[in-house]
Amino acid sequence: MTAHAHPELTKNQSLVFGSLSDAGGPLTAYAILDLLREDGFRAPLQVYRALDKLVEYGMVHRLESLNAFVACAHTGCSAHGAAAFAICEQCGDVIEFTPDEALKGLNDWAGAQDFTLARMTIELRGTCGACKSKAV
Amino acid sequence: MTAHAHPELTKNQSLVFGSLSDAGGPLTAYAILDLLREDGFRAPLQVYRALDKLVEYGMVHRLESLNAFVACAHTGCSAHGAAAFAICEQCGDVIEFTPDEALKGLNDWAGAQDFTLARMTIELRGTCGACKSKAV
DNA sequence: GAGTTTTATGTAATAATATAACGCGGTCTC
DNA sequence: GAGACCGCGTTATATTATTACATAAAACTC
Ligand SMILES: [Zn+2]
Ligand SMILES: [Zn+2]
Ligand SMILES: [Zn+2]
Ligand SMILES: [Zn+2]
Repeated sequence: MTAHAHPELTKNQSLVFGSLSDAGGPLTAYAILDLLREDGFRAPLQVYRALDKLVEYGMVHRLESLNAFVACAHTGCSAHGAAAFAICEQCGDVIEFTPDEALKGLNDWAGAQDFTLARMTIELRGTCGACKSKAV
Repeated sequence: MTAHAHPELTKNQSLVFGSLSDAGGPLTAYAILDLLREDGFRAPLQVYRALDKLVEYGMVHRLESLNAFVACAHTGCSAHGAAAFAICEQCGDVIEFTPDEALKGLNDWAGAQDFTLARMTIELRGTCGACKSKAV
């Protein structure tokens, strides 16, 4: 049993998670809504409610700097305490990683300040290696 | 001359920066607009355009997880390469700091991945020491 | 200094993102 | 079966941000 164990997904949660997994990258809530209209979705709230739960379960991450959501890159999910994301501004690719050294530094700072951490957002913006290669 | 030298502020930029400085904490663009209506502001774009410049000059930071803006805590500004923010979810206070160890870790990761960094977002959410003391 | 480009501005309209409020139906407990 | 809880559907609304177009001020060129 892990820290992020979660119950079976409901129908809507499965559909939303499926959209994100299939996309293989970030989607906005409204993009998900459009993808799921043929499955009966009609209103943003159906997407947001499912996303809330999926984020709670650790299966989906919210990218604050994009106002978008992405399926967790770790197969079983719940494998990591906190995740960081590198977002390529050329191709839109998102790489999820666990920045151990950074997390240690930030946790140390919080401890020294008597700041109790609930969650962290770490997002890098720039250009990925593949896009730099392609550039003339 | 620093990396973030900037020209004299225009009237609108000064008003927006003044609002943020006086507030001593984060404000949304629309909150700034309401504060500046008596100074003649009528439309969101007047705020957003000023904020764009102030962020470019390094005098204001955008808090992605709040969709809000805050005046840089460093008197002269431009003193830091990248900033991190600890946001207390109880009192709303924001503490800006420079997480050297975390920055080193993230820069190292980017170097190893051949990812060219343009900017970073580091935001901690939780409860500050003062609020924990107050709690019964 | 006239002509040109750049930058800042004003205003209206709209787009994109997110939540509030209400009611309904299922499931679980007692 | 009453009560609590959860997920769901729907409508309406709130919040955040940008597009489009016109005007004005400043900076730069010759
Ligand atoms: Zn993850
Ligand atoms: Zn790329
Ligand atoms: Zn700063
Ligand atoms: Zn606090």
